[in-house]
Amino acid sequence: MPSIVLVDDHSLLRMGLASLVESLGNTVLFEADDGKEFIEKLDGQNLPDIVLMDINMPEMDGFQTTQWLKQNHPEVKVLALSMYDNENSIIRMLKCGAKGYILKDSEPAELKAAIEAVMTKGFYYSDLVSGKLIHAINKLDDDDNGLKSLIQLNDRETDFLKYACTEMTYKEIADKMFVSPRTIDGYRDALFEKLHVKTRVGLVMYAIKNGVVNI
Amino acid sequence: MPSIVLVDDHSLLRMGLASLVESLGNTVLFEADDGKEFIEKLDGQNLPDIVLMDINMPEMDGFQTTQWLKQNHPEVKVLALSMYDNENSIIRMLKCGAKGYILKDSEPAELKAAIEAVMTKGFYYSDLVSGKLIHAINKLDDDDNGLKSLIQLNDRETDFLKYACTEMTYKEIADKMFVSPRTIDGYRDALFEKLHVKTRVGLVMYAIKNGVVNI
DNA sequence: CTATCCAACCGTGTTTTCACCCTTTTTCCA
DNA sequence: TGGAAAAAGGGTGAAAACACGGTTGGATAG
Repeated sequence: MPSIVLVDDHSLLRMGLASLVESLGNTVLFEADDGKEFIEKLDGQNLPDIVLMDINMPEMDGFQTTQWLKQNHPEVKVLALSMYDNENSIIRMLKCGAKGYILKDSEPAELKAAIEAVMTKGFYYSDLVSGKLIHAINKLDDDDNGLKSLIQLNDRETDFLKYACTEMTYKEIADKMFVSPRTIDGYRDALFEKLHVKTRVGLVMYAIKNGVVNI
Repeated sequence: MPSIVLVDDHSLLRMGLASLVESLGNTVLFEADDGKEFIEKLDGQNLPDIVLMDINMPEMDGFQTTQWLKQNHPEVKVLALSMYDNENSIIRMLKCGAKGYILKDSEPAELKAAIEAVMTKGFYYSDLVSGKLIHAINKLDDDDNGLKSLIQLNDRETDFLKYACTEMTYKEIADKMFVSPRTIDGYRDALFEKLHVKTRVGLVMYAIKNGVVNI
């Protein structure tokens, strides 16, 4: 009987998921609101088989938490749970060590299948995940620059991206971040390139789809 | 034993919610992905006591569906279920006839309380809802223009708002919508005023928070 | 030691966005 | 059916956003 831990900040979804997971014949060890609380509740003795991990969370997000698990308890398998099917989120999450990736609007049958697959085979790669991976591989050929196209933002860029989702002008953002407006220009241009967008609206849409800002 | 119907496009959340709702001692009559499917499944004979209704759905959203219920089956009580605590969504939903409004990240205890309140008193107004209502009332005084501050967009404005969430320039949007760029200017300025924003980023954030665009 | 990489910074010029104030056409209703 | 209100189109100028090419200073590796 697989033991499972749920990590998600939406408590109705989480508790509902708990009932569902139990009705599928699993044990729910405990639940947590975010990565921070999850790590606090982990006593190191009573480790679950699987963690159903949301990606977008307030305190410590799914990427960080999954990475922490990979380093500290690699035998615990993470099944990522997300609202969106961003190619980039999927790849980042798998890179962080997740064994599978399912959407919140998928069928319970898929959740069941994923749990069983992770328990028996150690992983669950749905058609969605495989498809996105194939697509990513093809893109690598296009860019012919190795694995570089995996998008990773540094702290300053992330901060800037958050500010870009407000009604501040770039000048105001520069003041907030204690840098020159020219530097902000640089951040913006770098992000335009990295994220393959052309305008500030593109930045905003990316930030939202990838949970950089909490709406 | 209250009979309940769930309407939400996220099927994991929905099914999980189903388990939870049943564990609270209620019957789940059926579930639906969106308003359209819900209406199709309603046979008119076997009406539920309560509908747990998501707001943002692809086919027919929570506002429309609630309004339809108010006209066709006013005895069925709607409990709105939303990701966000927008003042405007809350007020619109209540105006459409909802008897309560709870967030997806609230505790199961609140869901239980809401269901019980709706069954016994006929409504459930949480502190969140009351607070937002009070705030709205105060705003009415500020604007001293009756109930006008309830935001309603017409079709053209909604279309424009969707385009504003892309990387198109206003000129390109004008072409797409077969109007002059000046007219687009007009739509934009009207929305700036209605939505109390100053920039295109403000428009985008509003559109997303209110489910005008599906991300 | 020096080559080079990177982050921050700078200048200039173009395009887009936004503010403000205006005219014409359509709608609609008292 | 006259007239108010709403929708559409318009002009101008300032501000902001975007493109592009360049400089500086510090870290790091060969």
